[in-house]
Amino acid sequence: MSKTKQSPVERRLARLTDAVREAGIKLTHQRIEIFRELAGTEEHPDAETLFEAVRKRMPTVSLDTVYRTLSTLQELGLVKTIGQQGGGTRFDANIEPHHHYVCVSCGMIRDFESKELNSLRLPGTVRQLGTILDANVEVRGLCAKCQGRKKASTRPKSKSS
Amino acid sequence: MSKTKQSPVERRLARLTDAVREAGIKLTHQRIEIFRELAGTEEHPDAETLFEAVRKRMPTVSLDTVYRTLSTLQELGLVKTIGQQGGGTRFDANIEPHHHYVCVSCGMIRDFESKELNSLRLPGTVRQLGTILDANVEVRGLCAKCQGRKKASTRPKSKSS
DNA sequence: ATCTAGTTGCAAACACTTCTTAGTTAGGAA
DNA sequence: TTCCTAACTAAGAAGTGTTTGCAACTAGAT
Repeated sequence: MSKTKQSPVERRLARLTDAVREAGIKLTHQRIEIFRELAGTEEHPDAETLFEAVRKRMPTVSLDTVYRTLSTLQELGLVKTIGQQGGGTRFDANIEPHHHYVCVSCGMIRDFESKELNSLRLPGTVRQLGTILDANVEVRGLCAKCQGRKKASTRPKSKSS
Repeated sequence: MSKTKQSPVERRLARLTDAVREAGIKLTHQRIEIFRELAGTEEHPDAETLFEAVRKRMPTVSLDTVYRTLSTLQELGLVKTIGQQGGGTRFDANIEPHHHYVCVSCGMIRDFESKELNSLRLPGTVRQLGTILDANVEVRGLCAKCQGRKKASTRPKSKSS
C-alpha cells in the first residue's frame, strides 16, 4: 500500500514491514537495519560484511543475528542468495562452452548446449563494467525426478510455517 | 592401453597427460584416477562425492589429495568449478529478474538488466530435464578496477632498483 | 638402481555457518 | 501501560567444507 514515490530502499523496507506483519513475526530494529543495509547496496555482500556495516549503527548486533535474520528474510522471499548454497563446490571436466540446468529441489545439475546461447547479445552497460570472458545461462527448475517425488508425497503448496 | 578409438574420457585423459607433462609436474595415479572419475561423469560432483568414487578403486586416497588435485587441474585448465568459490554466501535484496556480471579477479558482482535476456529462448532439450522456474545469465570478466590493477602489476619490469 | 623434488596421507587447523544455554530486551496485543 | 514471549546478546561449541604442516613416499630423470 505505498502511496507516494519512494526511494528503492524505502520501497523495499515497506515490503519488509508488510511481509513481517503478514508472517506474524516481529519487526525488530535488527531486522530493519540488516535489511536496510542489504537493500541499500549493490555489492551483494556476505554475512560478515553486512555484520560489519550494521555494527556501525548498532554496535551490539551479533553475527549470529545477521545469519538468522538473513535466513528469515529468505523465507519471507525478500532476499535471495547468489550461487548455490549448501553442499560443496562442484566440479566440471567439460571446459567447452555450455549451460546449466539446476534442480532447485535436489541440486542436480545437467549441462545443455545451445549455439544460440553461446553468443548472447549483452547490453552495452555490461561492457562498461569490464571485459567479457564468457557468459553462461543458468536455468533453474524442478527436475523430472523431483516432480514425481513431489506429486507422490501429496504435499499441498504451503508457506513456510 | 592400446586402443584404436578413444572414448571422450580417454581423450580427456590424453589431454591430462599432455598438460601435466607440459607443466612439468608428475603424473601420479591419484591425479589420473581423480580426473578420470570427473571426466567420466555428467553429474558435476563435489569433492566429497569424487573422493568416495575414487576410493573404490584407490582405497588409500585421501580427501585432501582430491582437493589438491582438483585445484591443480583447475590451474591446468582441465577442470572448472560451478558457481562461486571462496568467501561466504552472498546475498541479494533485488528479487526482480536480473543478471550478474562477476569479476573473476576480485569477485565483484554487479547486477544488470535486460528484457531480452529475461525471456531467452531455451532449447527443447531443457524442457525435458524438468520445469523451468527462471533463467539468468552470468557474465564473467575482469572488472574495470582490476584491469587497472593488472596493468600496473603486469608492466614489464622496468628498472626499479 | 639411485636420487630427489614433487606428492601424498594423516591430522590438525581454518573459515563459514548453525546451534546451545542462559539471561535480557523489546514488539505489539490486550 | 502492562504483560507475554519472540527475539536478542553473549560465549561457546559443534558441524561442514576446505586448506595446511609435516614426515613418508614415489614418479621420473640420471
